[in-house]
Amino acid sequence: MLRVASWNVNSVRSRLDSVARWLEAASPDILLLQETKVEDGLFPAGEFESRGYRLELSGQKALNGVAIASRVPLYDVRRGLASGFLDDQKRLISCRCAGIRIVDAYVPNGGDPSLDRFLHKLEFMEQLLSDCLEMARSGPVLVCGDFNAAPGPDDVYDPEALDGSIGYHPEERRRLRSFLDSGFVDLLRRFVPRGKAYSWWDYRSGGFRKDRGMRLDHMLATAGLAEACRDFRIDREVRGWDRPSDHAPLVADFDIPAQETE
DNA sequence: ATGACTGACGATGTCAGA
Repeated sequence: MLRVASWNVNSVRSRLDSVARWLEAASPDILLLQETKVEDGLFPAGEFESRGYRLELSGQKALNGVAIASRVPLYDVRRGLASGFLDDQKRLISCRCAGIRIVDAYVPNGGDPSLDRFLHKLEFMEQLLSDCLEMARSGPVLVCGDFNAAPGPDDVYDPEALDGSIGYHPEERRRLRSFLDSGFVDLLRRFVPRGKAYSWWDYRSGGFRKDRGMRLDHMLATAGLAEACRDFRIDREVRGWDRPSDHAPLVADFDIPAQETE
């Protein structure tokens, strides 16, 4: 069994107690982090290494930053998009593990859909898909992370009111759907085909208390790998802990050996 | 409601997040 988790922690240093507590409770083999907000030299590595996790980092000061913590061997770590697009923003890291290519992505928020930043978001999503399809030519791929986009009406608290706003704009939904049209399976919807499901709740206005959320975080797997997925959950109770991230962790269990045999 | 809350930077405010 291989357990893979993904979590936008909104600053790994600010969230260190929660991350340590959650790691011990959930016990993932691999944890993909987004928005670590710290340069590599200042990453709190000891908290992970003391629990048996090795780290692969791609961080920067104050913004963005992704990391992979793993207690199983990783191979062939890559950083950034193949084209180098937005390379000054640390948003993408991937590795091979247990015979799978695992991708950890932090898609740009994009700001208001009227801004240039929004076009960069769409471009990032397109290039992410094309890189993932290239990876899928040589084996199973699991794309995880904060896509900053909700795919459908069951993935936001008020689809009519939010339509066209950041995270639920038709152009974002179209690019998210292109992953599914290309053969990637949305693991949450494999287990829960219908019904409201969220992974993010706004800090403001009691978003979590009122359960006004959006499903912005995803795990997308190539077909054979999705078939091997035995369980998937969004750990939403973590959003109710003290000083939480605004995102909850995702956890997927795969019926494949954690050690690569080749 | 161009609102709210949180974090980083590095300063007593501004930017970004989504």
